[in-house]
Amino acid sequence: MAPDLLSRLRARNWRLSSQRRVVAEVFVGDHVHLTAEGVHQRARKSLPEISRATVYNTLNELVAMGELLELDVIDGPKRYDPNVGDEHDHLVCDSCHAIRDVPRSRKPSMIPEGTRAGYVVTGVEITYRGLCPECAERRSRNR
Amino acid sequence: MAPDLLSRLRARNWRLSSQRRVVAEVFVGDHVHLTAEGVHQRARKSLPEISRATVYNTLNELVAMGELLELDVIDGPKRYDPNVGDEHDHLVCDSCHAIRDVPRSRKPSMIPEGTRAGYVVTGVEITYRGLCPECAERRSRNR
DNA sequence: TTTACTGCAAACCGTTTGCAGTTCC
DNA sequence: GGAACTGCAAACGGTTTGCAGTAAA
Repeated sequence: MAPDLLSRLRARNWRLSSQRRVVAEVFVGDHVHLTAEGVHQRARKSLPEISRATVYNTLNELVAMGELLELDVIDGPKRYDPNVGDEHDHLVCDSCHAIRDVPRSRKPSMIPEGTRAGYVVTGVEITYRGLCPECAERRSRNR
Repeated sequence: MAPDLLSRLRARNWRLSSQRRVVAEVFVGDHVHLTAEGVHQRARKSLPEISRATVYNTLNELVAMGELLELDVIDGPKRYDPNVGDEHDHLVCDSCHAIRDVPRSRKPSMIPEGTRAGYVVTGVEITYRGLCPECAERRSRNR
């Protein structure tokens, strides 16, 4: 198993302030998809004085370092995904906007040569849309 | 071939003001991916007094009617895609942010039953990331 | 004539920034 | 000691909204 976020950051000689540590800790061992605001709230529990600006700065750095993924799969604020280890896709509930990671089962089919328009393709993102069990259930009841 | 946007709107008895017509006309026969601001600029060429608010209102209605697709594949302002007829994916240049539609070659692979977490899956979005020919060329030159 | 759209400006939300002060190494 | 980080508050960009006026049907 890959070392956790904090050890990876230490290994990179990342200047480790209490604020940064607290932000990183929000993500350890957790596969949630928090907004910056959500991260701020959780971070405040351990460090009440941490400012919103610092949370944003830190999140942006972690993204730039490749330690967090920025998700823009639902509108509203961006979400941050700590699951950078294995390639995965996202399953989004159109009703309550819950997001789940789903492992990428097989290689996604490449674009046919002819329609590639000369682009060099380096990655693929796949988002499945639908209804989570709760919302699907609620819908069928209210019909 | 499917009737164009304007005829479809007429067929729906959409109350047709000059502003709305002008916004709709921006999209006819064109497969570009404009921002609201871009739509406003083009609309102004035919109707200089049209306001930003009206452009936003109109775009939102067209999206709600299913006559435009809202794209959030690059950060910054949303893009609007008039190509609602055929299922397609998007090819995005990571450098200049150009977007191209690509026809969906074959059915995307479904999520394996086991990892579906009880979701009812109703759609899939696929975004290919890479470099457009110009940016790829420029990069290899400046190396 | 009535209903619904438009324009303006102000408000809004999420995010970034400038700067003075503080902390880490 | 010095570079790098933090907090504040103000600014930002994109979008929405309330309301008085106007235009489509």
